[in-house]
Amino acid sequence: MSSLPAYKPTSLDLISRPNPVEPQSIPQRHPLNGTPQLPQASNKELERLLYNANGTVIDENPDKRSKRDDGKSIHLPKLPSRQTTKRLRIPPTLSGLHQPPPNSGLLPSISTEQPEAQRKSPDRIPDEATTQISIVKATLQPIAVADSAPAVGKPRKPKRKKWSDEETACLLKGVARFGVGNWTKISQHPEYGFQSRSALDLKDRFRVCCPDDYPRLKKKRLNRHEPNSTATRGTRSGRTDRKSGAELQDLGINKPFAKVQRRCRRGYSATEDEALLAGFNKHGNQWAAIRSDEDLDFEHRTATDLRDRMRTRYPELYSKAGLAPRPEIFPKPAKRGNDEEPQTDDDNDVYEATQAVTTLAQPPAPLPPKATEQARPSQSFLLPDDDVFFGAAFEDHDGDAVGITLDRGILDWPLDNPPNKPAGAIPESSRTTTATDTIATLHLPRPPMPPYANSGYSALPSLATITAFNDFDMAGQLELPSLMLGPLESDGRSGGHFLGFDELLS
DNA sequence: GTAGGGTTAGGA
DNA sequence: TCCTAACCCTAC
Repeated sequence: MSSLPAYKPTSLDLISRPNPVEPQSIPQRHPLNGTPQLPQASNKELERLLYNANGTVIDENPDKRSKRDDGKSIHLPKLPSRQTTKRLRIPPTLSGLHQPPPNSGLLPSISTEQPEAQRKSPDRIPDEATTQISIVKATLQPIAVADSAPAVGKPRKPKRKKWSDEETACLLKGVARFGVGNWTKISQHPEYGFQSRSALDLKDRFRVCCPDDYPRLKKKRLNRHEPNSTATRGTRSGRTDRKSGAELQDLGINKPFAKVQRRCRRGYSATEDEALLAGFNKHGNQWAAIRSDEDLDFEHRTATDLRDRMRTRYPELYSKAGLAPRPEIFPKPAKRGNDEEPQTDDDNDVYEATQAVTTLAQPPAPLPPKATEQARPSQSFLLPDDDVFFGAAFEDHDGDAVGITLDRGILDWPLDNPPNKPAGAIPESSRTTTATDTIATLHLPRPPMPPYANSGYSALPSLATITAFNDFDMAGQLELPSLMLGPLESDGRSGGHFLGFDELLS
């Protein structure tokens, strides 16, 4: 008998061998982190994972403060809201990485943007067959997906949707019923069916239709120095969507619209700002003390008003006192129309303060005595240890997923950048992977590194880390199908094995 | 009473 | 239609 060299099983063999304990009908677990593999799960099945036995949605973010649940209300799906979405969404960034095209140098960068057709009608759940097809397409044809995707780099703007007469009628009825200013309530009321209109949209539309019922709107001031200013141009071609009294009566609206109880908006004067600064220096974050300080004359403001003003006008001071800035300015949304538009002084204040608190490299400045005792630690300074935040950067201002562009150079990176770090500089746990910074070839924000991992800066993230992210939104993301090497079996399970990063790079 | 963050007003 | 700041609600 010929003596062949003894075959030494590799780690990949161990990963891909049949499990002697669990029958194959049981979904296989991820070899690295135990995440259940659901290659054939349809959207409906994945949806069920998000629901408990009572059919209620499992809270995705249990740590976030939620409104009081009195048990009497029904939780309806939240309607589109421009400013409030905070849910982490992990993009299928690495989909298709295992298939470097032979002519990759000629092809455009790989994009993970979903085809336009798939992104439309988000509320429509495709059937199982469609889902399967989508999964297979996403797995097998990543380049085709990239080709059909819109140009990346520019923020996607939702298309304008003209208000129909029916929508306007529903809006007016809603305002007549709930009052001017109850935009969220109206927009979420099932009777009116505002599927694709936010509360902001409703408000804007009402301002157009019934300007007389929006008395807070000030008359535009004429700018005498600019003859072409909008204030002097008049309305475009006389077009108006203004609703007359007769039209309102036709809708059954016979009385003036009620107003929501809300204080009048009142801007802050320079004097008030000075007093606020003085009060902040004196009392720290004791807003009630600032308000009741007779020298400062803040009788017409509430303590929260003062906190809000300090938070928006002097964010740097606010954060230096150990107080967390508002999260929605992280990162600062790009200016509409021109990302590089010069900023005003006020903008710079906010932006610089934002930069200051997001630099994360410096500890908070010394706090005022009272603030030191009272203030909670700033959330921003906790971010480095919270690597889940990595996901937030994949959302644009609308809370929509933003495509991540993979530079085609990622495929050449290992060749161009041989490992040159001494082995001693690489943590033991990272030596099984090539010590290259492939992630640096992605246009991704780098996830914060824990302080003890400074030498691991060049190490690749583990599969466990990536698939752990995937657990957040299993219904919307694929379970890294591209990291499976080998054909899909008839039942949808992969017959191959998981592709390691070393294989990926080689 | 304060913090966190959602909602709305008003200007652009 | 978008953006920002004032206003507001609610958990702690």
